[in-house]
Amino acid sequence: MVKLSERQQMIMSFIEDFIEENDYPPTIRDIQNGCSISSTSVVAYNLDKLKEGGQLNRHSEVSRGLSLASVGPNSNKFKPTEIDSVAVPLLGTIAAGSPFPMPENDTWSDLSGSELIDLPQAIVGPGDNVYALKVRGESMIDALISDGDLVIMEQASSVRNGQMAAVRIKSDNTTTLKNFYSEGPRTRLEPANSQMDAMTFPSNDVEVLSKVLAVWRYLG
Amino acid sequence: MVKLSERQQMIMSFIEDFIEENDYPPTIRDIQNGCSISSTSVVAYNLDKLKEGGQLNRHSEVSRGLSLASVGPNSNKFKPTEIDSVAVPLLGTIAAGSPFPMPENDTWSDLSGSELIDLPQAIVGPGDNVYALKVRGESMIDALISDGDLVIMEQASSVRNGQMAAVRIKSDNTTTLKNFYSEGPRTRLEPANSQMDAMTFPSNDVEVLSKVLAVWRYLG
DNA sequence: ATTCTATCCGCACTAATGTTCTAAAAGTAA
DNA sequence: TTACTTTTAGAACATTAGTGCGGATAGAAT
Repeated sequence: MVKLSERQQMIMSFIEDFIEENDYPPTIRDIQNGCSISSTSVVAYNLDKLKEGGQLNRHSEVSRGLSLASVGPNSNKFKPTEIDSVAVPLLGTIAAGSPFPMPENDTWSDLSGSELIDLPQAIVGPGDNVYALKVRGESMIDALISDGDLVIMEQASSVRNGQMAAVRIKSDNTTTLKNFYSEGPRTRLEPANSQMDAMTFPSNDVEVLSKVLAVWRYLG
Repeated sequence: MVKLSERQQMIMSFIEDFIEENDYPPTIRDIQNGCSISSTSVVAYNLDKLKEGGQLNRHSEVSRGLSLASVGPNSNKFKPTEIDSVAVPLLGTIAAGSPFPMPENDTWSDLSGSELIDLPQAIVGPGDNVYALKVRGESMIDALISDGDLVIMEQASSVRNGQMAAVRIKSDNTTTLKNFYSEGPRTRLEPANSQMDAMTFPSNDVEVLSKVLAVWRYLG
C-alpha cells in the first residue's frame, strides 16, 4: 500500500469528520479551509492521488462527489481484539441553568429512548447504576470539564472523601461537580482545579446525587 | 405525522436510493430527472416541505446539502456485550520540565516493554500511531488536564485548525498542549480553557509533535 | 362563480464548486 | 551541479446546482 503524505492523511481524516458531522461530503474548498491549504488546486491534486491510491472514490465534475473507499484489506495493522463492554445510557446533557438530569427509579427498565454508549468494562465496573451525561457549555470549567465532554456517573447518595461528585446545594438549588470532603458538621466542596478556592457548607445543606466515575473528552 | 404526497414519497425514495448507490446526495436536478419532474423549482418546493415535515435535513445554498433525517423508532439495536478494541501503548508520563515522550521510529515494532491499554476502536480508529501518556502534576491545567489523566495521542506533524495538539515552541524548547490555529506566517496557540488568553508565534517556531485524540480521566 | 391555497411550470439569475493553466518551490536521482 | 519528478501556489475559467419570480393549474371552501 502506498504511504500517504502528511497532508493526505489530514485530508482523509477531515473528510471522514465532515461526513460524520454533515452526512454529505465536503467541497474542495471545505477541505481547503479545514486543512489550511493555500489553493484549491492542491486539494484537487491530492484528491486525485488519494483516488489513485484507492483511498477514496471521486466523481469528476460532480460537486461533493466524494466518498470514502470502503475500508477493505487495509487498516488492520493492529488486529483489533475483543473486550467486554458495558452499554451505558446517555441520559442527556448538562448545561448551566438546566436541571441536572438524573435517572428515575424506572429509568433503568426503559432505556429504549436513550442512546447507549459502549465503555470497556474494566473502567466502568459492573455498570449498574452507571449513566453518562454530555456537557454543554463551559459552566463546569472549574471541574476541568468543558463543552462536549462526556461525564460517566454512578448513582450514589454518599461518597468518600476526595471523590468528585455531583452535589446539590439545597439552599441555592444549584448542582455542581466538586470534590467532596465531609468534615463533620460541615462539608467542604473543592473544585478539581486546585488553583481555585474551596467552599464549605453545613452538611445538611449538601446532597450527593451521583459520583463521578470518569470523564471522557473526545477531540480527534 | 404529516402524510406525504405521492410526489414527496417518490422523492424520498429516490434520495435514499441515490445515496445508497453513490454515497453522496443528489442535486435538485438529479431528483428532477429521476422523478420525472418538470421543473427544478417544484423539486425545491417539495424538498422544503419535506424539511418542514422533518423527513430530511437540508442546508440552503449548499449543493447536495441533503441528508435523510435519522429514522427514530427503528434503530433496534441489541445490547452489545463485546466491542472491538485496539491496544494502545502507554509510553510514559508527562510532567512539567520533563522531556515529552515520543514514539521512536522503531517503537512500534517493539511494544513489549510498554503497558498496553485497551480502548474502543470506535474512538481510536485504526489505531496506527496512537499512543497514550499519563499526566503527572498540574502543568497542563490550562488544557483542562490534571494529574492522573490519560491523554490519547496520535503522532502527526501537522494538524488542522482547531485541533488540540502537543506542540513544541522551538525558541523556548518547551512543549505544551494547545489548540492549534495556523494563520499563515504566524500560528496561534489557544488554551482549551477559553478563559485564558491565546498566544501567537512565528509559524516556523512551532512544531507539531502529536495530535490529541482524547482525554480519559478515571476517578472512580 | 369567486376566492383561496397548495402545487406546478419555465426560465433566468447567480452563488457554489470543480477544472485548468502557468509558474514556482521542493525534493530526488544521476 | 543539472536534470527530472512531485508538490504547492495563485488565479482565471467553466460548469454545476440552488434560488427567485411571474404565471399557470387544480381543488376546496365560500
